[in-house]
Amino acid sequence: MTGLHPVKSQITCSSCGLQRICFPSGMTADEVQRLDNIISAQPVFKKGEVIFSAGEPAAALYALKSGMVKLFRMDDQGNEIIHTFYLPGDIIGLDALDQPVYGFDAVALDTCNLCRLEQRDLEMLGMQMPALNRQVLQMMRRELELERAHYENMTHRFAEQRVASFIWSMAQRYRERGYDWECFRLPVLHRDTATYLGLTPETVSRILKKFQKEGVFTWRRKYVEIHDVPRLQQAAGIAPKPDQCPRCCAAMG
Amino acid sequence: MTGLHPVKSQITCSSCGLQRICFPSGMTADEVQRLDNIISAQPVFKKGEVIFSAGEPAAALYALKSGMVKLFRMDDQGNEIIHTFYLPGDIIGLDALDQPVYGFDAVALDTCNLCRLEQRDLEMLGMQMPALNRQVLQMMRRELELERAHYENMTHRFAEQRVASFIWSMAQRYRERGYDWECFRLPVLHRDTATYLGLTPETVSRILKKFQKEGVFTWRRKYVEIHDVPRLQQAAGIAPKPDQCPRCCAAMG
DNA sequence: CGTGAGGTTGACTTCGGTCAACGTTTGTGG
DNA sequence: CCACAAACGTTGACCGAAGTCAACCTCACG
Repeated sequence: MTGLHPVKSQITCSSCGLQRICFPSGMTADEVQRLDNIISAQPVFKKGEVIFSAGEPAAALYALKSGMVKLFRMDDQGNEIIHTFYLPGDIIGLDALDQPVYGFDAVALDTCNLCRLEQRDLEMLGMQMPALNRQVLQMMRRELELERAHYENMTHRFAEQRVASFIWSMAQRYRERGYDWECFRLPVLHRDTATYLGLTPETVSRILKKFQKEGVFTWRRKYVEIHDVPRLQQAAGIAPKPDQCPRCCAAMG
Repeated sequence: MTGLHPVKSQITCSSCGLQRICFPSGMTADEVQRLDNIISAQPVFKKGEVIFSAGEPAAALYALKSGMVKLFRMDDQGNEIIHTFYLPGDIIGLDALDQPVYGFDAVALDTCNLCRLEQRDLEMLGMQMPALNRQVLQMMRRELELERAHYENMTHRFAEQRVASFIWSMAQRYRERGYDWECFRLPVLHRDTATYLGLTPETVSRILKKFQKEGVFTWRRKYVEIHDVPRLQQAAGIAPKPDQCPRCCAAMG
């Protein structure tokens, strides 16, 4: 957390994910101030509330300050297809940039604090700060990379690996953000987990029980506790590579 | 071909996919000329040749003028995971923009004509033509949307629907580009199709045989011929017919 | 407390993978 | 231009991972 930001101030959004767009490009204090003046709306959504939904005019981006959000759309039979879960620090709605309407539904999984940034303001900012455009492109690229990783996970692995991999990637994302990653809150229904992983709740339930029995990790009452990191990595099919994660690190600057 | 382009000249790349980035924003003749001066490299790759591979420095974008390209990477067991097939008019390598190295392998499926555009030249162009940046972002967004559609197709549908949907989407992409879409060349191995669809060659073979027997379409010796559009759409889940899909009926109840 | 959404468990089913054997194309060198 | 090998594709018998169905549990919340 410390030393990452060229400018530190008591501004509105110093803790929200928009800094991930703006700070890496080295904003001046003046630019930060301008950004803060623009990001005035800081809505709060409670569990189950809709942030935006597919088909409505795509007006804004949201930076998630706290809480968790799922992004999904309905298939032709009315089933949810969940594409992503967003964690604090993530930007929501990037894929609707320059689009007439949103393509997905975004729903709060628990109480969420957000920052709202109008698309037209972002566009304005982009003209004043060319480096910002590159950052937006990078975030988009990262979103594509995450989706591809998820796709690979879903299509070329067994159910058990998918579940292990899901827990592992959540832990990693919390770690990247400086939170405790061996014991963290995960306010996702098992049913949503199943949907996200292309499985049924029954299968997820059976697999979670197995991991618990084997002492790898537990997930009870919204809390995940990892007990055996190597076994979890192995179950998730993480290559026994020595140290770092090339892509993520590059993306974060 | 006709009437599509605001500027028509005997320039190098009037037929390559870079126009999809540039023309929609309304380039002037001067700008087109500048673009053409930059895009001088027009390499040809033969079947099986590597355009770029994961890990090597990401230097350029490629616009596919003719032929077909697959984008993939290896999983930890050395299996290919195919993410996309590129058709004439597509831009390849967008996801490596501003990245140190490519994240995927791109291989020619048959003889391919490409235009090569250095990343640093694109960056330069972007500074001179701000609208270009927006176009790049749009192409990226489109790539994300395609990946998500593919993900949905893979994870929430039966093998038969996946195959039908694959053929249908290929037909649509040819149609968009103004080619014959009811009878087209598809130089993709059945094995690669299986990999792309998360299936085995045996399963693909059985399903193709079934579609052929039912007179929906044939795919023999690199050529696809669609005989019954409504049935194909239905099989692909484009135009859902309740009476033909037992599971859906139950679900819709 | 009672109620209902969410979670668990077991018996059974099935889609699609695996294995093995056999056709059919394709491409290369004589 | 043919011969032959290697790559690609097809077919059938069998199997197993995960879905389905149904019953039951348990926990949060009014």
